[in-house]
Amino acid sequence: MNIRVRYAPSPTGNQHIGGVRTALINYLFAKSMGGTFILRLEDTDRTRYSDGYVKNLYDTFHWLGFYWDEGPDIGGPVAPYVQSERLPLYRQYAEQLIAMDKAYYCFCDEERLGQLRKAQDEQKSGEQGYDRHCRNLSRDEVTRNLGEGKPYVIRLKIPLEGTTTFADLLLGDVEWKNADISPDPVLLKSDGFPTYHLANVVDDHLMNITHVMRAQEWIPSAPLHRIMYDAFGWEQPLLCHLPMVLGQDGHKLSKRHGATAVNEFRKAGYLPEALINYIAQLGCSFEDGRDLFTIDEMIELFKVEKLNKAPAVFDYQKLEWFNGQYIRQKSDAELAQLVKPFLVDAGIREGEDSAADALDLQAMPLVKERLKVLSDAAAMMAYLYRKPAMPAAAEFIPKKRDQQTALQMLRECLAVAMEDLDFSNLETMEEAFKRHAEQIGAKLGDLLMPLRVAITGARVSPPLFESMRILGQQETIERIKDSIAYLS
RNA sequence: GUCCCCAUCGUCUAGCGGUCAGGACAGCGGGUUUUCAUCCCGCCAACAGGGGUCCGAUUCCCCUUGGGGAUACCA
Repeated sequence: MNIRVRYAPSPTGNQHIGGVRTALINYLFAKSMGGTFILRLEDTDRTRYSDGYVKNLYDTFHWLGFYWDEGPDIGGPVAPYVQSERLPLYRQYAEQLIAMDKAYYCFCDEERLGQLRKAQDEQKSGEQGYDRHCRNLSRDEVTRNLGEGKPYVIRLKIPLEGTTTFADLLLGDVEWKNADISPDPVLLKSDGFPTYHLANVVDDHLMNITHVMRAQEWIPSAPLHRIMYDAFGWEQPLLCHLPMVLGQDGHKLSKRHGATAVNEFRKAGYLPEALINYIAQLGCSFEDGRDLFTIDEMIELFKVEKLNKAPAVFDYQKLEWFNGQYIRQKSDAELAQLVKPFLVDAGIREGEDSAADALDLQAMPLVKERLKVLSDAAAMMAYLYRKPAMPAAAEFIPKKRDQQTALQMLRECLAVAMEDLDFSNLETMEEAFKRHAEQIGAKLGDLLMPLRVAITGARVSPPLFESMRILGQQETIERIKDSIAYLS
């Protein structure tokens, strides 16, 4: 069997962790089985739709680096892949259901529905959902209403009794009492657009989708879809409900937990490899004893049986760790390229500047193992581009010493820096300072802390001697002199 | 409220009847070191509870509890 799976997002928001996780699992499953991964745009909600979200979708996946085999932008054998371009289809199938007495016209307006809901809320234990008011309208009444041009929706007739069962790859068979299924959900809205329920069933069938992998929040609509497949006489794709992704508080991951949109992580300086690697392991495991996987390795190792049923909490700290791992795997040249836009954004350098490119390349070894996210580079590297602002005098003072000592140490450092030192040679530079510390009977740390602050503007910084090598002798001397003047 | 799904360290997870319950992140302690970080070593830390089944349950079944999800002309 040729496996065909789809990711079917609705362009009503930016791509977020949960959606991308679903897409990734679908992708891994398809590729591990030699199957096809399809993108379908479910743009049937016209009130929340925006072009910007479609653009965000494409941007996000280009950036992430895994892509669909068929989709709106690249076409495919069952095009179109955008639901708004398939409109006549849905009406046709909705009407077919009516003809089969599996669906019906409903003329209830929002006002009546609103009152109904309100009444239900008040009498807490009572019925929930639509009261099936129009389910048994006479044929005449329907014809009259239609003739008058009354707005209507088409609703699915859920059987009042009996049960419906669907098969889930992960959960096994799940049985529902029909009485517990959402009472007669809308299939075709009054604006002529289908709801998710109708469109997803029609398209999954027409697009020959074999497996539907989606989050567990969709479980309650599975039996309802099953009823439609049965009505049409179609085979239902095999379902696989994925565990949900939760925030630290145990609720569905959302904005209030922090960044959730992929572009936010991108802007914060996360690497796609890290995001993909981390996200894939939410509710899924690959192999014991290893944490880092390329996407190809994940394809190789992916097994449905290794999916988890329980929801997973999204851990920002662990993602950060993955990011650090991938940053450290980069070559200096690669990392310099990655960091560049963040430096430009921070106003530290221009985009077109070969001298700056060279400086960045030199600086990468100093920051590589210190970066958690790429955006950290801006604050970390600023002192290499320009003299840092003078920190408070106290910053210069080594532990358990005073300002006089700091000043003295700086003078000693200045003397060393002004010697005939080879600033391109780390070892001799380091040796010179060590020797000098011994000569004057000072602790190396006491000698170097004021120097570090003079050079980098902070007590915590990238390596000192490497920094001085990049800055050069003249700049080093200037910064020491400035600090001496400042402290005097 | 009702229905459905779920349940191993704080978090992500390994485990598919017999294990000192393993790994990773975080935390803590130590080492390397001119700061920070990286790296290395160590420590802390879990089978929700109660019944069964079985010679033997983390593992299989049931109940309780807990958590989550769904109850829209949103997906």
